[in-house]
Amino acid sequence: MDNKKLAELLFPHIDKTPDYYENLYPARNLPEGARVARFAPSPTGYLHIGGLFSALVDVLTAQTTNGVSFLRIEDTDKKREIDDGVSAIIEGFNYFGVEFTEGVTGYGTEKGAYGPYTQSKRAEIYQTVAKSLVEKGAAYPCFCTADELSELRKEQEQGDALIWGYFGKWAKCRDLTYEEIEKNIAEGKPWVLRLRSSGSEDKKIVFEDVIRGKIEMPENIIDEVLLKSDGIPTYHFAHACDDHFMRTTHVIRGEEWISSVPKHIELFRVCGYKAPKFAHTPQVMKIDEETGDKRKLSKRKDPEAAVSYFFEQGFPKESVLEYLLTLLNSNFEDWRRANPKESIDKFPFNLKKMSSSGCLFDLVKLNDVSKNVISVMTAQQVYDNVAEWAKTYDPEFYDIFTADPEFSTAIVNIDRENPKPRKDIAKWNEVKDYVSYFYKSLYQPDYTMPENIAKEDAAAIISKYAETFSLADDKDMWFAKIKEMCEPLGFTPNVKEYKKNPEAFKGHVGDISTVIRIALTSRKNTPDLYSIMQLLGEDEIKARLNDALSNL
RNA sequence: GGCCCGGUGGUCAAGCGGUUAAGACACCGCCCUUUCACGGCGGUAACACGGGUUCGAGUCCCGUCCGGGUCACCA
Repeated sequence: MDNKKLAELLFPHIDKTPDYYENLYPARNLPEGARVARFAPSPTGYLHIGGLFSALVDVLTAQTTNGVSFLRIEDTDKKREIDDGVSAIIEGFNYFGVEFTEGVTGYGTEKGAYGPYTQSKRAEIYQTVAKSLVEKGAAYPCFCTADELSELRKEQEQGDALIWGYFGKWAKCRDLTYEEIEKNIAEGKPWVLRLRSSGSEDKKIVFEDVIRGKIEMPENIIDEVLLKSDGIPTYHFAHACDDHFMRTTHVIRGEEWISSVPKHIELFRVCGYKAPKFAHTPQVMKIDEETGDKRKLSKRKDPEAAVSYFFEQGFPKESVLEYLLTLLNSNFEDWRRANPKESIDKFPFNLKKMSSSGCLFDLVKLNDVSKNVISVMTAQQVYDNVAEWAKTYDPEFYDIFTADPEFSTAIVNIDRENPKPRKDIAKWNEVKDYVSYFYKSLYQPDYTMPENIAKEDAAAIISKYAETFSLADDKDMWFAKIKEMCEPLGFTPNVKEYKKNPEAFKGHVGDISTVIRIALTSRKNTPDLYSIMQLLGEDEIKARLNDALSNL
């Protein structure tokens, strides 16, 4: 068969050769050891946590080697694509401050010299390569219909074939003559372009996965589809072309791709390209509530897989990023302890240190990480973050919280500047409840006292306190006065003494404080009461004490 | 089913032939303490199983089991 003639028949409109693109996209001029990595999602839905996880690996890999990371949109499946898929991905990355050095930056915009970075805009490149493959006899058109293919599949499943797919004797179109092809095309029959695989079932290919080490697999023997009937490439073919011409050095992707590596290696070889290094990352898993089994996080079933879940809950982006880093490289936590204030892109991320087993996404751990992150923020940062979050997710609270910024900032500043700041906020949606007793419109008095305190005693404590407290007192003075109240009321200022001999007293100074705390805030637990009172102000304190007295 | 990846406490994990098998989260106890947090100290808890190799195995090899992935004109 005259392959040249066939190529012309199949791709009459292609007048370039692959060499044209070799010159257009020259080898990158990067320092020794620099890595080029890419994140290549398809715009089929929102950005999810597994995607963020994976993208982080790309960005960090590039960053730590002075290399390049880019975002490529793989929109070759128009059936599954959703309208604002690209913006959803970009917005997700923007929220987390994840920045690629090249690639798609928004709807219809991009940066970098190796573009276009959207596969649907690269049709000519794929077709040029495809044409050259036909010329080499390495690819052929296939006219099998969907029905024929499923028929073939059925036969294989029922038979004792160990390998399924379009190959060997099953590959009906593999040896069509030029005349047959020409006739089919003249009749307008749709066709796909298939690889003429030269692999052999009993030969092995070996490759070195950067994360997992040596992996050995049987060679690919399937005549994989390269171009679909609409001329758009499949993932496999686009991957080979793009990662070659974009000069990717490290293909970092989820472990679900391991099984197609033989295909990819054959493709790179057939095209005459040097194969990149592969790094297959573990998948992020979760425990299925129903079955109790560990399974891959799914976009469809798990709302917390969507990155938007973290926006809504009000996890600071830094928290999510830090948590992901602990999953990525387990020495991250040590590094963080040694460098508490350092920005995370200073972290010496190491691809090789990645674990190869799938990890559970642990919201409890995220909470802990987040509390730490928030505890080192300034009051101003907390205020800004809460305001920003509330603006979209709790507008009613936004109005209340931002009505007096100074007041609100002071509230979140309580105990914040201590050497050991409180760690009681993990996400912004907790703040409303945390501060609610400061705002009249949110405050719902409830003076239920602990069972060990008699009503009369509570009343006595509150009225005595109302008489003696003064906002002008400093903290020591304030507390000294509370201690003075104890004995006349039958309590002891000394907790140890009480523990030694509980029968001798009605309670201790802690109980007195609790009564005052409840009268003032309707809560048994709060941050420093003295600071709270300073913010509440004299009038409000008096009003609340009176209210408590008459509603006990 | 074929092929592939994985399997150290409840979770994330160190470990690269010799360790009392780290650490973090969670949980429990104690201390500190006017509450709650914070902090400090301590505790419960693990090498999936069976065979080898070796003086010695969580570490190397084989098998079994379990979990995951993949076998599309989806990525």
